Amino acid sequence: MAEEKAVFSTYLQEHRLKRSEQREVILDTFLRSDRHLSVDELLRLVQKKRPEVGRTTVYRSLKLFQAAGLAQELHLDGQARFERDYKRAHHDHFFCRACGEIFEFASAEIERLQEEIAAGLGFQIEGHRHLIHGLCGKCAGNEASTKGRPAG
Amino acid sequence: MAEEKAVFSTYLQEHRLKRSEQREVILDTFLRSDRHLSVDELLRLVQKKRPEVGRTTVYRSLKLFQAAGLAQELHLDGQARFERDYKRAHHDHFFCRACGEIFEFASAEIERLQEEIAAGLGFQIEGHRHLIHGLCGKCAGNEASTKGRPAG
DNA sequence: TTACGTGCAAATACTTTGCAGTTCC
DNA sequence: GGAACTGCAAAGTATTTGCACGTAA
Repeated sequence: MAEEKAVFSTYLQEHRLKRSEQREVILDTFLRSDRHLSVDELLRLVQKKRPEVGRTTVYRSLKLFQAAGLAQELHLDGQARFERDYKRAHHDHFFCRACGEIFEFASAEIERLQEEIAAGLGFQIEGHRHLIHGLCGKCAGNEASTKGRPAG
Repeated sequence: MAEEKAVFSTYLQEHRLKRSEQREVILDTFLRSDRHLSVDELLRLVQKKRPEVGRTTVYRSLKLFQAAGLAQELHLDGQARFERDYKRAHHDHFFCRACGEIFEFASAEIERLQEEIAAGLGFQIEGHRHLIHGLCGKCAGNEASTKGRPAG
């Protein structure tokens, strides 16, 4: 976390931008909560410490974090969500429609196949989003038992 | 196309819904244009034939087409886009950021790997969205030549 | 003839922008 | 001191909803 804060600090200096109490609280909150936060969720967490921080500032700060390579945006339920991105290996996401939980997965094989397909078509890949949705283990169990098929 | 119209007709009857001139024009336009249309694009095409059709009706009709299994929604550039879905094999999309063109691809291998990963985690897959973005062959060539490397 | 369909306008949800006042360098 | 930052409110975009009128069955 200290490293990420240093990266942000450097980013600000290099772009002649200024530090501010708000940016520090927002970054700290973002880094502490190791989750896939929506803007609203982040705002609420931030406001526990500094109720006067506005939603606008959270939006603007998240843009900066992305530009600095600290955050990455996901589009899940029509809403933007943000996750830490500094020195993190690429991964994709699994979204449980029942509990809303987001899980991460990675597959070198899938990445390789993608590259292969793209190459075959002459495409130049810049990135991708691979979202699987369905039920996580826990919720799949719950649904099954709800439907009269008791687990076990 | 006739088959899809029949499917829609049946869908309406089964749900005690009514046919209408608008629905017919919208469906016809949607089916004719074999592309990944945004609501606006579809609206514009429809209005060439029937200028009085409203955007709301297009939204509502697209919902129906989806429910009837005729259309599928994609989320690309923050906007919804719709493609034909009747008796079409599953596929994913490649989006060229330069020309905006959307290409389709499919890989049984990738699908299989997904299933494997999900099974390993106890997930139950209901669907997925796999979007690759970058430059298509044509645009990759153009960018290269723009950067002082004349296409040979 | 009645429940469904339509189009407008208003509402909603998420995000960005204009602006007047405040803070950092 | 001046450019950058902040938060509010207003505007912007994509989509949905309320409602009075129109229409298919």
